[in-house]
Parts: sequence; C-alpha cells; structure tokens
Amino acid sequence: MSLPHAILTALLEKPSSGLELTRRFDRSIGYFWSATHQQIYRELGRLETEGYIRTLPAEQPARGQKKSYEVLPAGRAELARWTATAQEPKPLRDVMLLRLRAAAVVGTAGLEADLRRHLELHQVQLAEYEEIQRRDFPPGKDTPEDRLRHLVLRAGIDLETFWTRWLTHAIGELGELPDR
Amino acid sequence: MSLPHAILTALLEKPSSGLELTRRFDRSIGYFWSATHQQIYRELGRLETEGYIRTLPAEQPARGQKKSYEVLPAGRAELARWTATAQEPKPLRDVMLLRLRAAAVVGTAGLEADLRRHLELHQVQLAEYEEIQRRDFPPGKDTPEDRLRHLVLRAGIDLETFWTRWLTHAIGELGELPDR
DNA sequence: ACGGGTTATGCAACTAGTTGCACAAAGAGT
DNA sequence: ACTCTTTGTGCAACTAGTTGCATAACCCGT
Repeated sequence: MSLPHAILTALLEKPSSGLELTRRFDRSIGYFWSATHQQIYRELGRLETEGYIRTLPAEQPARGQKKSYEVLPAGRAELARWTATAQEPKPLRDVMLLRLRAAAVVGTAGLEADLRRHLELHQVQLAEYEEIQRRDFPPGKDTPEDRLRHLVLRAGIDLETFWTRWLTHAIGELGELPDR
Repeated sequence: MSLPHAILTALLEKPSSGLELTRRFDRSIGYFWSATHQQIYRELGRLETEGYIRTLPAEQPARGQKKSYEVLPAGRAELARWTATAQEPKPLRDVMLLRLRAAAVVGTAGLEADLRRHLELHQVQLAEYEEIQRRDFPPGKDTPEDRLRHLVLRAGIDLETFWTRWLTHAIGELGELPDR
C-alpha cells in the first residue's frame, strides 16, 4: 500500500495536476514505483477525501480545467509516519528466473533471444541512469536531500549493472549448452 | 500470470500434493516465485480442469486423502511454449527506495533502524544461498540442468550481495546526515 | 474415548494493480 | 466551419495476490 505515499512524496516535491504526476511517474519516481494515470487519478480522489491533499485554488476557474493538488499538513504527517514505519522486504519475484528454471526441465528453446533482448533493455536503462547521475549529481551537489536522492539513483545503477552482468553470463552459459 | 507455470515446473521436477508444493514454495522455487497454499490449491484446481495436470492414481484410496498431481503432455507443452515466449521485464518496485526518497522531503527519522534490520535479513538470505551453492553445486555438477539451476541461484546470490552492499553504504551516508 | 496439536485441503472476501474504454476541451490543418 | 489529434480526466471490469477462516482426519498422550 505505497502508491498514496509515492504520490504524497511527488506532490511535496512539487504540487502538480494528475497529468503532471503521470508524467513524473514515467521517469523519476516511476523508476522505482510505477503507476498508470488511472491509478493516480483514483488515488488523488482518495487522498483528497481523506484530507491529506487539496486542490490548489484554480487560477483560471475551470477553463482548461487542470486541477493541481498540494499536500496538507495531515498528508505530510502521514508520510513521515509511514517512512518511519518498519516494513518487510517483499520477496523477489522474477519471471526470467522462473523461465530459466522451467528451461531446465522443458529445454532452452527460444530463451536466448529474449535474454539478449532483456540485456539490451537493461543496458539502455543503465545508460539512462548514468546520464541522470552526470546531470543531476555533479561532485558539488550534496545537501542532505541530494545525498538521499543520489543514494536511490545508485541503487538503480547497481541493480541494472547486476542485471547486465548476470544476463551476459547467462547468455554465455546457454551458448555452451547442447540444444534440446 | 506465472504461478501456473511455476507449479508446472515444480510438478515436472517431482509430482507432489498441494502441501508438498507449498513446502517447496517456501524454499527452492519460492526464492524467486513465492506463493501461499491458498493460491496453490486454487491453481491446482484450474490446471486440472484445463487438462494440464491430473491426480496420480491414489495408492491408498481416500485414507489420509493426500492428492498427488502429475503433469500431462499438454501441460509440458504449455510450459515449453510459455518459456519460449518473450516477456517484458517488469519495472522495479521497491518500498525502501521510495521511503528514502520520501525521507528527502519529510526527514530521515526512524529510517536507520529499519535499514539495519533489512541489512541483516539480506545477509541471512545471502548466507543461505551460499550454503545451498556449497551443498548442491560442487565443482563436478554441471549437467545442463545443473548449470541452469546454478545460474538462477547465482542471480539470487548476486542480488543479495548487491542489497547488503547498498544498505551498508546507505547506513553510512545516513550517519553523516544531520538529523531532522 | 477424549482433548489438543499437526497435517492437509479448501472457500470467501478483500486489496492492489491492470486493461479497456469514454468523454470533453483545446489547438491545428484544411 | 469542421474533422483530427492531443491533452486531461475519469469510470468499470478484470486479474493476481493476500488474509482470514473453515473443515476434516490422523496422531499422540492421558
């Protein structure tokens, strides 16, 4: 149950409309907590009725009818509470690993092509993260906020590095196996 | 939609009853695809009506009434088809990363303790994987099946290694930050 | 033979996330 | 003026996973 908290975080970083949030959930926050616009609109509605957020007084009343939201004190308190609450790490759940395990019993036919495709996707993602790191975290930037956000980015970089290495290794192993 | 395929894989490795499957989903397969017994029983029912598995002719008819299932040819074919089908990697979704990002706006109070707790959990998991590696994959074992399963285990080991390193680093960074 | 734990199976309700579609307004091209 | 695309908002239905509970049999000590 973390989507509301992801939205509160995003809105605290910058008050936004539903669509703006959707855009930011396609990058930035979305890199580790993705959400579709439908989820976001639904959740904005809930957060509003719970008194955690409110619509910003519209500058142009109902013209292009873009509704912007901001976080209320209760919302900030709830986010702080949630952040400090212990949570269980959710167990790994990965389809590719399952497919490899299945391949051990039904054969590896068709697997290698998709391993290569995934490798490329992860390489692209890694490059994107590294670009963000260059752009947003040059040596000087280290306010506490920067450090925390950089930490999160580094997790992304290290994870993508892990996947590219592992997939490269897996493709190598698969090549040595007799086809079945 | 991978649970049925996880079950087919498990049943091909060894025909089992619902409870035996549940046990194996607490280790082994469960390390990368977890499931509760309720999910498993429900799915066994579906797989049976679809003609992918069948109950083994009971040795003692309805005594302790333990029902064992085995995979039918159609089930094996379906698993092979699924294994060869390209799939999109699902985007990362991690609560701890989200909490760090939230901490950048509402403060880090209460975070460090849970980071330490997670570090310990990941260290335990890593040790468990390494034990399995020692036990199940000594140098000689390298039939194709072994190599594939070892590959999966290594992904687990490398992932846990990543998390322990990253969490250690994160705890260090947090220590340097002024409390808020 | 009786109460208490363990083994084994399963239903029902709930929650979170996904998919598919709908609709209205604004701007852009003809 | 009039279709066409884009922007922005949102509902409804579906799917997968989780939680809570129910049931029955067997096993064990008293």
